[in-house]
Formats: sequence, C-alpha cells, structure tokens
Amino acid sequence: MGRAPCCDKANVKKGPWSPEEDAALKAYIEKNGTGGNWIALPQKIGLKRCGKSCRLRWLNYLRPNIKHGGFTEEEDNIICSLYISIGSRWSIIAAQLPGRTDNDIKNYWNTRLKKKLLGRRKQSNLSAKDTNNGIEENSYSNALSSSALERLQLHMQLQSLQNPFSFYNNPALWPKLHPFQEKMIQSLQSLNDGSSPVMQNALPNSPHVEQGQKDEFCKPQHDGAKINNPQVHLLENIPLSNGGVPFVASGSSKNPMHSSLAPRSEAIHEQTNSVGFQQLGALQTELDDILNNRIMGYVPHEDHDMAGFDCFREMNSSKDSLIWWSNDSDTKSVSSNSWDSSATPALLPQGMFQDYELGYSL
DNA sequence: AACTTGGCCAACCGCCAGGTG
DNA sequence: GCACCTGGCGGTTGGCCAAGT
Repeated sequence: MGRAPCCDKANVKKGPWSPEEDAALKAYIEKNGTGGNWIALPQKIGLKRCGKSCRLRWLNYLRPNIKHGGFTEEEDNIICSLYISIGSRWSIIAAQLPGRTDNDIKNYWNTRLKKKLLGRRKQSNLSAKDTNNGIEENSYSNALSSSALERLQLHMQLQSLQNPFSFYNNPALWPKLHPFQEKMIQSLQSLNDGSSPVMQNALPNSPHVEQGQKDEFCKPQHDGAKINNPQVHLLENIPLSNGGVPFVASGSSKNPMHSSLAPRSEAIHEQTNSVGFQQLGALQTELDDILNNRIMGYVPHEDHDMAGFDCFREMNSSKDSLIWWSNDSDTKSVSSNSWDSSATPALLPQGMFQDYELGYSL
C-alpha cells in the first residue's frame, strides 16, 4: 500500500509555469517567505500547484541570483572533480557553485560534460566487442553502477594522462593488490586481449593475493567495512594538509552527503589555498585537456567491461557506491546512516585534490 | 518543405529520513 | 514505538527546438 500523495493530483496543474504563476509565487515568497510549509503555500497564494512543484520552481528558477547556462571552465572543472570524488551528489556539487542549482548541474553533466569526458567510450566499446570472449552483454549491463564506473574511468584517465611513468603506470611501484583487483585484471586480460592499457596498468596482476583474501574482499560492503588496500582508494583517505574541514555539519538528512552538509561557500577557495596552486594547476591542466579533447588516449570500454565481477555486482547491490572507494581501515562507514563529516575527510574536495597530487608525484 | 533525429532543460516522480503528535 | 507529514534528494520524463536528411 503506497502512501498518500502530497496533494490532490486531480486538482493540481502540471507542466510549465506561466509568467503569472511565477510572479505570484515570487511576490508571495519575497514578501512572506515560505512559512516553513511548502505544501500549504500554493493554497495561500491561490495557485493550483503542488507544494513540491512550488518549491522546485522557486529553488531552480525564481530564487534570486540564480544563474542559467554559460558554465565556465572553472565550473566545469569543479563539477568534474567533485563528480569523480563523490558521485552524483548534485546538491553538494551545487553548493560549491554559487548561483547554480543541483538540477542545472545535473542536466549540464548529463547532457554535456559526461559526453565530453566519456563520449568516446562507445567507439572503444565497438572494438571491444570483438574481444569479449562471448560474455553476454546483459550480464554486464547491470553489474556496476554507471556513476561509479564513470568515476573510476575518469579518474584513471586523469592518472594515466598525466604521466605514463607515474605510479599508476609503473607496476614496480604497485603495492599488494586486493583480490577483486586481481579478479578484474584476470578478466580484463581475457576480455581485452591487451587493448586496455589503462585498465591493465591500473589493476596489475599481483602475486600477493591469496584466495582467502579474495573471498573475504569480495564480500558486500553493506556494513560499512572498509576496503583495506592503498590502491583501491583512488580518491579517499588522504589526510588534510591543514586539518581543515571545508564542510560543516548542519542539521541532518537521510544522506550524509546531502543536506547534512552545509558546505561553506568558500570551501573551494579554501581548498585552493591549502592544497596549493601548483597542485590545483595540475588538475586544472588535466581537466582542461580532457574537456578540450586535446588529450584522449585510451578510453575505457563500456560498463560491461568490468561488470562481470562478482565483487562489483555485490558492490553495486549496495546503495552507497561510495563505499568501494574507501580505504579507511577504520570501521566507520561512509554509508548514509553513520556518516560524519569530520571522520571522512576523503570525501572532501581537498582530499580529492591531494589524491591527484599523490598520483602525479609518485 | 517535410520529416527525422538528437540535444537541451524544466518539471515530475518516487524514495527516504527527520520531525511531530 | 508508531503513523503520518513534509522537505529534500537523485533519477527520469516529455516537450521544445535546432540540425540533419
């Protein structure tokens, strides 16, 4: 039995807002505020709209200082960086971009940025189909969340583009692997037959992993247990250089990365200052390169390339894909119910930037 | 000129968690 | 502890428009 709708849908107007409706809503809120009750708002104004629709219209369009379109390169970079780091937490990303709404950023990412960064995956995938050893595509398609895979792909692209002899491309520097990485490598080698240098480099075939570890590692991570391998954490668990916490806990929400965080408006600038212009410059350059298609070497294949792994299936079954980025030996989970902003610095933009530095400088 | 295709974006939908009685 | 209400979120849809055929 489903819950009751928030409003009487039969008597509620849907579709585009008229200028008159916009004016009425804007005038009322500017004069009286929302009154803390969006559901009751349309009745007070005399609008035949759902309260949630009013809220959305206000937040995404009528609110003062809203910017539409015309994303700058800096904004592109911030969006890409945060997406790689935290995934589709659009409200968090939007909080770092004054005047931008989560809806705007979401649309911008889905329609433009993603294609810019991953647009060539299709092409690569076509050639990969010849070497997939007959594994059914359907078995791949649902195994790994597209968001998580995109983030992995983007990060690996950045790492490999920066320096072909860097940590990620130099097996001699690789630490002991986790079993799921072993699995990935083995499968990728059979799938790609040498056509995937980035993936193979990033996930080398290590002799250090025993079967027991594999089984253990591929267990679902629902309980928040962290993956304890330095190579798994591509983006997390880098200590903050200044010990600062750019996000400030304020209130609560179902999702720790949502409204429970009230990012300081100057967070990005703070991270810029603390991490240093040199590091930021490296990231900026990389993102520029990708965004401008100046560098596009290997582009990982479609989602199914990595989706045949049981451990990824299990991870995907978890609601919080963030977990598998984690390398924190602490048992504190990053899941939505126990997240604490002060305890997970890796989710912060600063940690992300520092991780880039790690990948480049090694 | 007519039709098709694809991109863009505003708006809707359903889910979830916190608050409240 | 429970049920209900509300706010907030990310995912998805559908309409409009421009470009291509």
